[in-house]
Amino acid sequence: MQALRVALPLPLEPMSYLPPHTPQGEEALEYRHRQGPHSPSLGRRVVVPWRGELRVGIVVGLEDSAHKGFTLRHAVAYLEPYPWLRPQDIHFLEQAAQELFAPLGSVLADLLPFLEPPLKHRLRLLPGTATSVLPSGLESLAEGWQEGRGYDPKLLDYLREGGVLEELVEEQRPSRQILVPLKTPDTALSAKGRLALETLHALGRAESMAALAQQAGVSAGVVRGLVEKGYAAFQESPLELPIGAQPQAVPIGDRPAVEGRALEPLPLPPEAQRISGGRWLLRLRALSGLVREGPTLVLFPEVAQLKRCLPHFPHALPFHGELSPELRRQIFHRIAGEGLSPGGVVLSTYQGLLLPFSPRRIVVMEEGSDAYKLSAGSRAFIPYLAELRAKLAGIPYTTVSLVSSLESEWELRQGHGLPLQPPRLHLLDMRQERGWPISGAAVNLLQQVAEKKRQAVVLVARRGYSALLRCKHCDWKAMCPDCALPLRLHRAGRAGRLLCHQCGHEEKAPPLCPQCGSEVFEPRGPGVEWLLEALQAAVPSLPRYRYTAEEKDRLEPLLAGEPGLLVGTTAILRAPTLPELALVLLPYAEGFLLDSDFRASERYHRLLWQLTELHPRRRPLLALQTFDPAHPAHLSLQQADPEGFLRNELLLRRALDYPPVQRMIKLELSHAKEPVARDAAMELAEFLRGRTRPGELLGPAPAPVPKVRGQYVFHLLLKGSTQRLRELMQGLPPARARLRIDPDPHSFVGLLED
DNA sequence: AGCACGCCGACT
DNA sequence: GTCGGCGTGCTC
Repeated sequence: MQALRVALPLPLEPMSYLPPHTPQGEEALEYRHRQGPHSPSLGRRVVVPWRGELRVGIVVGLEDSAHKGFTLRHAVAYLEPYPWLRPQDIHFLEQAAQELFAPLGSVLADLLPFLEPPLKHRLRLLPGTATSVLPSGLESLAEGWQEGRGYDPKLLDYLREGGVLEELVEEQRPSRQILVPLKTPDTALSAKGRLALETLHALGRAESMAALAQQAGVSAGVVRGLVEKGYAAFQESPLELPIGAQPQAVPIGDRPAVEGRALEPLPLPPEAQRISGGRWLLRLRALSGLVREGPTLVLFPEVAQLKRCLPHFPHALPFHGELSPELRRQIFHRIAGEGLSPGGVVLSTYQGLLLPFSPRRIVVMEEGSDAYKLSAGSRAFIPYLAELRAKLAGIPYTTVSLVSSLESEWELRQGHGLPLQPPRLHLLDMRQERGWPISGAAVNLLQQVAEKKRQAVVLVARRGYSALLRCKHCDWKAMCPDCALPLRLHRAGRAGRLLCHQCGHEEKAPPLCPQCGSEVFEPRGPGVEWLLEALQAAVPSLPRYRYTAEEKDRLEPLLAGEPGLLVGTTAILRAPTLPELALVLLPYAEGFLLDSDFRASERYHRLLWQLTELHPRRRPLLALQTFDPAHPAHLSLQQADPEGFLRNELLLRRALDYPPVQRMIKLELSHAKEPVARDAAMELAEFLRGRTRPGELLGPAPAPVPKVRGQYVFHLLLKGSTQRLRELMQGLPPARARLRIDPDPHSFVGLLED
């Protein structure tokens, strides 16, 4: 008998099930005739029993059930008659899992986190079944169809396995209630009621009674009255696709189609694969040129960037994690079931990679962004997957970035540089300047901003007050008890708290040094709070606004153009544009370079260039307080030559055989007991040494932060081609400590999440 | 991933 | 003597 291989959104390989008992229905047969001869179940969502409960997976293959040494269970039902994934999508999924050294289900869970809908579940005892077999609590099942909710899943599974349960499972389709007018206003209505009803007529509909009341400027009671008297009523309405939806706010300086002026497409040489440089709007014009050629999948590293782009592509379909899961499923239904073709463009985050349509090109925006590296699950680096999908589909893969990444066949892909001007850069050599953390020279710059009533961004690498707290007399440092990391000081002085940014450990800052009793502490490494304090003293006339991922002040006055300072971490890159931005100051530029990581320099370089684009049209002065003015990244800005920086960087990577010359895999072994983690790492290294050539295996070594959240961490690194790494990873013995695999690691600090 | 099963330390 | 820690194994 034929069995289904079902991938569940779990870190597992697919499981086998027998097809559902219930017939697949006329629709499915009809669908098959329409679609051609492929299997009617491949790629479909299917509900299966899983550990006594019901889960939703995707049929990714078919096999002969006789191969299994045990009795397979039956799937319960398909969720729809058409496949969510086509054979080529499934093939891509399988290849991706291989590349990532991850189970198929892990990749599925990452790319389709909205796969499993709430289920509508009805069931009854198979007619003719002796009711005496019913366990207590299930008697009502003999009386006919029942809602599945409320029954003990384990007991139900017992009946299911016994083959006496009949089940109907379907997706709980989203529906929302909208308020629509039924009658025109008449004299029986009060003035307020009339106003509310007229407003409803004008709007056509309202999301809720409260929303209409607010719109019309009447109380909720007035609207309730309209409904009670039959002037208006709630009506079920399907979710609507966001195609063509106009975002309300248009970013500063952008001139999108909303204003009636479409972005003028920039012609590009047809062979260009790696487009870089230019300014944001110029790159958007380049993108506009690319998407004109036909259906295109455009990937963004972050939703914030996608949304900034959206107003310029009013006919594009946005697809990202801020859309509700219902809406994302709806989009899949429309594309997979109804053959809706997102005609032109899909602008998406990584979740759009499995959309079952056939773009003629895949474009990855800002392919060097760290946001493309998923931090949990399969830990995929999305541009690799995009490139893989393009390769399998035989379509062009194009990147459009301010600064290219060294990854993904950098040298092999035909580059096309857009014109780039040297940004206005001012290097403050802190070996010579006086004043910390704001030098006298920086104070002068800030005072000019104040005088001209302009705005400035002050960017630091750390939130909190300082990166560490040290005793001035002995060498005592506040350390986290659970991590090999210094505690960060939050709020200076009496109220000071010490926090670990890795594990969240928190304690009071000690009044005296625990080691020598001294009262004098020295904070090191300025953070946002320290800067807020120093700026208050240096330029009291400029109001300060804090902006970090955790704490955002309201920016209305700044957005209205009033003078002020935006002080924060790199979260500022996602903040709205400051209209009067004149200065971007980094008081401690090296703070962004401290990661012990071979990519730190490339990352710093990209950050500096990104900062030159904080305003889409203006050219604010970029001032860096640095101890290393001759850093190659600074040179790249002065000479407007990021490609030169990358070429140089590539030479270094080549000398060390680092990516992109070779791929890398990090094996992370962790355990609460240090020797256990160490031995496990040694053991694994021993095994690998037997099959590697010199240079392919690095380590084992304690991780750069050797203890995180009470776990001791050891690393092993493998370097090689994809093919070679696959050979090396084959048949890895089980480790005696927790083993986590990071394909193409981007960070070496901290413990891998899951 | 989640969950059950199974074997060694501090305690009502 | 038990409760519970987490290390190991399994899920079709």
